[in-house]
Amino acid sequence: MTARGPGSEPIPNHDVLNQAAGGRLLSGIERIERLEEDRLAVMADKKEVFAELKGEGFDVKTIRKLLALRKKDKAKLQEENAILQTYAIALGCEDLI
Amino acid sequence: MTARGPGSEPIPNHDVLNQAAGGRLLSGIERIERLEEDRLAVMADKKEVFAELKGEGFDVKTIRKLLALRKKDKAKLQEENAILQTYAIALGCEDLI
Amino acid sequence: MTARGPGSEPIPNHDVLNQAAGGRLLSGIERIERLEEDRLAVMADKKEVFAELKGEGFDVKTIRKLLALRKKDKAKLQEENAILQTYAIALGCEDLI
Amino acid sequence: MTARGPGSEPIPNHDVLNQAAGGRLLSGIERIERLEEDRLAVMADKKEVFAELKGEGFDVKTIRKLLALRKKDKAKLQEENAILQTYAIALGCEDLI
DNA sequence: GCAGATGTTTTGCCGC
DNA sequence: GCGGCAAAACATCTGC
Repeated sequence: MTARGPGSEPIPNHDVLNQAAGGRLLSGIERIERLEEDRLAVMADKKEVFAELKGEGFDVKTIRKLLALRKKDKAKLQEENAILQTYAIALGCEDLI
Repeated sequence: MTARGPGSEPIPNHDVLNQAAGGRLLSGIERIERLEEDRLAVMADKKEVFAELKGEGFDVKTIRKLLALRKKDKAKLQEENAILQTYAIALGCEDLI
Repeated sequence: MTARGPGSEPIPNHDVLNQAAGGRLLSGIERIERLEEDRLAVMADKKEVFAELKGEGFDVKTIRKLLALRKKDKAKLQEENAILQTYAIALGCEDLI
Repeated sequence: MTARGPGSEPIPNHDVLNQAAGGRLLSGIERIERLEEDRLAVMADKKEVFAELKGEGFDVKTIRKLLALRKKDKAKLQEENAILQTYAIALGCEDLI
């Protein structure tokens, strides 16, 4: 396909991208890659904090559990515990909870 | 492969494997691959049981929790809960547990 | 817990499980636990094969790489066959495969 | 910190956390939670860019493939550079890089 | 609305 | 014992 000229559709088709669309795509991809870098940096920071805490003698696995608990909505938490207890009772192992 | 002749070491070296060693290696690899197939089959069975239970209205996530509880040594379980409670109290969110 | 009487829902609810549901749950959980034992047994066998090979002087890490390669090749073949089948179905000659 | 008396360990134990340790734990957890918020914000931004591109007619799945390819290429380049650096250090001319 | 796919997080394992 | 690595669980998203 060659130049699309005026009046051609602005929507990218499946054959080839006009120059504007190509530039737009590249721009988007690069933005996403920058954001991905940011995300990795934040994750590295998190990891560092975990490593510090571990170095001070804290148990990382337990900290993860606490974070999950704090994140979760309290109502949902209660609901989940209720189901767990129901099942445990039905199995006769409610002493595990 | 240059013939190694009598007196050559029976232990595989890093250059080339004699025919016997090569056959032995292939045999071991194929045995492992068969065992891996078995493992996948068992996992498929497990998945099916989970799917059945889900289809009958049970909550799969809760069932997984129960399985973990039943598997874990009771002493270890208590230890973990103790640590979790210790941390939660230190954070002032012991109501989450 | 006994029967819940006529009109009670057959679907497990969040309060309490009737006897049938409890038994069903227990049965499912025990089936899963048996399958898990099978899986562990298979993994133990695999481990044993690895140990044997290691004892014969092979490098386990390299063997793992080989296994990964063979698996990837097989996956690629299967994918190609899947594509072939897709085309065959699209052409209405899937009986040729 | 409430004094625990002479001989008490400075390392957090499993019974109770002293005030300093508790504060340290809380501080760490809150830092992690802030970082997690950052991470979610970045992911929301990424999602928005994807949504924009999709709104302009691009195929998101294809874009993801492109991103994966570019990432792989970059990883390969980095690996090559790492090898180069290894050799350079081995040759004692790492200052040339 | 959910089955299926993908990606992320967590867990368990192996070698050091 | 721990740090990296593979497997599994989990959450998320998409297409039917």
